[in-house]
Amino acid sequence: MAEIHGRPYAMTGRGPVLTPCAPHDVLARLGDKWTILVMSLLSLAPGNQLRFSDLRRGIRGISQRMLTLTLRNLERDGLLTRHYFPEVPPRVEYALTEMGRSMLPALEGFTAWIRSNWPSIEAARAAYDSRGEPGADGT
Amino acid sequence: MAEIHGRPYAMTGRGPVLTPCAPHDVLARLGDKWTILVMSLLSLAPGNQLRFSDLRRGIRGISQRMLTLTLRNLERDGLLTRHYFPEVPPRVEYALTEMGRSMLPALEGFTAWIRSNWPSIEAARAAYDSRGEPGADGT
DNA sequence: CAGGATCCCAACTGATACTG
DNA sequence: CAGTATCAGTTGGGATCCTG
Repeated sequence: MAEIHGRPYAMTGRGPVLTPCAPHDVLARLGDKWTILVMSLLSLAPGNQLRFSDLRRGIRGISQRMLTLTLRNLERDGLLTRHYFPEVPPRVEYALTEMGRSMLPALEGFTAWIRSNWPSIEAARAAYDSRGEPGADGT
Repeated sequence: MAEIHGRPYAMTGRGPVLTPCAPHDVLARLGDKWTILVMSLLSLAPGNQLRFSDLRRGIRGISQRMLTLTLRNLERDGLLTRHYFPEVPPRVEYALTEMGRSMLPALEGFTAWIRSNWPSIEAARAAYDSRGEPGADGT
C-alpha cells in the first residue's frame, strides 16, 4: 500500500483514504506541553545530561509532577535514560540516548520551516480573527 | 539571546534556562488528533483540493464536528483556504495554500526520522513495560 | 451537503501534601 | 532531592440533534 508520512493509504475514485498510524504518536508527544522543552534543554546541556532539579529550574512553570511524567514518557520511548544515585540527598541524572540525540537535528529541519513561516502564520491568524469579529459571516 | 528550535534561552551556571515560545504552537497543532491526517489527505489530492465530504470519507473515524474544527484552525493559520459555493446542495472546497504546500516537504524530513526509528521506539516501550510489570522497582 | 449548537465524558494538567 | 498520591479544574473529543 502507498504511504505518506508513514501512513498507509488507498486511492479511490473520490480521493485517498488514510488509516491512522505510527508517526502521529511521536508528533503527539512532541506536541504536548513540556516534552520539547525537556529535549531541548538536554540537547544544550554538557554531555546531554542534567539532573532533575536542573531540568526543573530550566523550564519555567513546569510542575514537579509534569516534569516527572514527561521524563517517564521519554524514558519509556528510549529517548533518554534515567540514572539513580542512592546518595544522601538522592541524585538522578537524565541523559539523552543516542536515539534521543539523533532526533534533535531531524526535528531542527522542521522547526526551521516553522520559524521562517511563523510571521505568516501570525499574520493569517490576525487577519482571520479580525474578519470574524465584525458582522461579516464566513460565507 | 541564543535560541534552540526558535526558543530563546539563557545559559546559567547550572545549565540553560528556556522560555516558552512559538514553534510549540505549530507542533501542538500537528500533534492533535486529526490535523496531520487532513494535511496529508489534501497533499495527496489532485490540485491539493477536496470538499468537506471527501475529507470526511478519507479520514476514518473523524466526526463532523472535529473535521470542522480542524479545518477552521488550519484556515486560521493560513495553511488552507475555504471556498464556499452557494449551490443546492451547498459545496465547500478546501485547498492547501502555498504555505500549506510548503509545510509538507519540511515535515516529511522529520517523519522520515520517525519512520526509521519507530521500531526502536516500540522496542524501548516494550522493554520498559515488561521491566515495570514484575516486582522490579525502577530504582 | 456542510456545519452550528448542545451535552457529556475522558484525558491532560496543576496544586498540594506526603515520603524514602 | 526526587519523587508518589490525591484531588480539582480545564480542555479535547465524540454523539446527537437541528438548520440554511
